[in-house]
Amino acid sequence: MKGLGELERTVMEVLWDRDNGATAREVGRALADERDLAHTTVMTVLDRLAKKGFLVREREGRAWRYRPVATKEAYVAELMLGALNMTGDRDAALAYFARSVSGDEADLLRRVLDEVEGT
Amino acid sequence: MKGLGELERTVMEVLWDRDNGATAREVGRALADERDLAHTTVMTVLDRLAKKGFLVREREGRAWRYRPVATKEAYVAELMLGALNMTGDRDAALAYFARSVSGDEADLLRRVLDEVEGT
DNA sequence: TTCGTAGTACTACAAGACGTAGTACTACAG
DNA sequence: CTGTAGTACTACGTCTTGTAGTACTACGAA
Repeated sequence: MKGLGELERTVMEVLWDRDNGATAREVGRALADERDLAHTTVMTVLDRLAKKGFLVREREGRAWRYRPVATKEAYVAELMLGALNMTGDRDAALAYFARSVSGDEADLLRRVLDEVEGT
Repeated sequence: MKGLGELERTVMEVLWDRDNGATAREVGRALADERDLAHTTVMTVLDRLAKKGFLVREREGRAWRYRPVATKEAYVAELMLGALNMTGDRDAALAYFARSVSGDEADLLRRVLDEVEGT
């Protein structure tokens, strides 16, 4: 999918950090330390994120509660797959990537790959 | 790094497909079939790409010859790593990613990872 | 020497994405 | 009735990207 802007990502982080999504107000509160945003700004971002399909919202009293459609991991993985799809030669890129990760991460990859071997 | 635009990527593809880079004219020729671009448009894109660090250029007569700084695989891999860096929990994302690739690609990954095991 | 041609540098502009926010209106609690 | 919280809608500036024009230079051919 598409990459998000700075603020958009920041907002997504807040949502990903919670189990039950959040309302605009809650997101605003959560960001109050780092950024001084107007309430409407938060709402706008939330709204755009929902329109882009990253969030779903459901009524909660008069307010909307937004929650991520996908987990952060899924999102990141999808970005990675997107990059991979950009090339004609997925294998070459994948091989290059595999050689680029740290040793620990290579270990992790091996473990996970072994885990799903039979799938 | 940063993601490229549609045309920018198209131009990069042309460059990546050649061993010796290309001049603006050559890129224009190569794209003539698919796109009808003014020569200056090609030049502008090439220039921007160079300023962004994706290309280096060297004189060739009065013209410039542009060539990619990195291979396509390296670029794609870097995009993937960029996505990965975006998250606090690289491992989780990586694991998710590993589970997302096709079986064949998982095989490829295992092979490559084994290859570099002792590194 | 003077053109035509290829090439350059510089400038420009429109569209879309994002960050940012104001305004006007509604619903509910005292 | 009047805060207060919340919504929908609109707006604007900036940056990026696609696209290209203009003006100027260098060089080969007539």
